[in-house]
Amino acid sequence: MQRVSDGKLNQWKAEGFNPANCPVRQVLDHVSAKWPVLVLMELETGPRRFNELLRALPDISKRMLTQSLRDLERDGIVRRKVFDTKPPSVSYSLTDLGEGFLPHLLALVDWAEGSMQNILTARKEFDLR
Amino acid sequence: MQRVSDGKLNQWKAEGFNPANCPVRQVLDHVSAKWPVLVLMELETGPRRFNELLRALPDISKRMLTQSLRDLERDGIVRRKVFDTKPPSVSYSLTDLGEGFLPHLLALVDWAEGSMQNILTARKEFDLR
DNA sequence: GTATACAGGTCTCATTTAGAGACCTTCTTT
DNA sequence: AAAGAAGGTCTCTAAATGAGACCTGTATAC
Repeated sequence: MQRVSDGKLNQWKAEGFNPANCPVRQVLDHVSAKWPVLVLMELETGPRRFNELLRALPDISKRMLTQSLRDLERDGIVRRKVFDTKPPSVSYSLTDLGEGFLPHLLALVDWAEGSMQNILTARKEFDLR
Repeated sequence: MQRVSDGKLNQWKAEGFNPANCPVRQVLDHVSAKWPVLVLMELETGPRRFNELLRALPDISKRMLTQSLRDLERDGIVRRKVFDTKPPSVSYSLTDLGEGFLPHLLALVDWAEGSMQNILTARKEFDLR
């Protein structure tokens, strides 16, 4: 039996879990950081080439795009496919795992969008104190 | 009328939106970064004092805890309450806004937990290539 | 009374990470 | 022959993070 109101963190701890090297944290870091979020949202509607992503995300650098894509690829969330056109072109798309994740991400984004007014109000109050 | 399969990012762009200074992004940065996630998970089960949080999150520094709490407070997600005991003690808890957010966060964490096996497998494959 | 402890921070400095942008390679078009 | 495109990598600088010393005010211990 398990108490229901313990909170996830406490459950983990009860199982001898150490937040310091938590694998879930690593995944969330990859998936919820600034750039990966935007990359995933762009891939929502279908495969994209490297330079398409660059153009779609105007303020990302090649370096960070490469790194975000590599992390997502390594975690099995994004698939990288090379076509030997000349010059070779590369296509990135969501895997099944990635497709399964997207709804959660979009739910978060929707929440943020819907709460924006409250948040902006809260910030104003906080700042003039 | 709005096409449904456009993707959120494209919808935003159609509305003249510029990802560069997107307010949603800022909120997500505060809410989904490494430490804030853990702070929020700890607050899931009720108010906590500053030093309680420090002890609960063994590898966080005071500096980062303070900063995470300030950001969350400023965004109206966490409430800070000072009691004038001596020495004064400070209690942090979720606001209604924060309570509304938590389910989404936990959904993400559950997904990560449930997908961990797939992810670890994907990583292994990636690494030996 | 002096010394030590605790609450909740801030400040400084060393280390990591991110960002800007030059450069690379292979083929194609002009 | 020169320039351009694709998909990156490399270098250098700037910003964020982490470790930990220090601060302020009361309380308790010696």
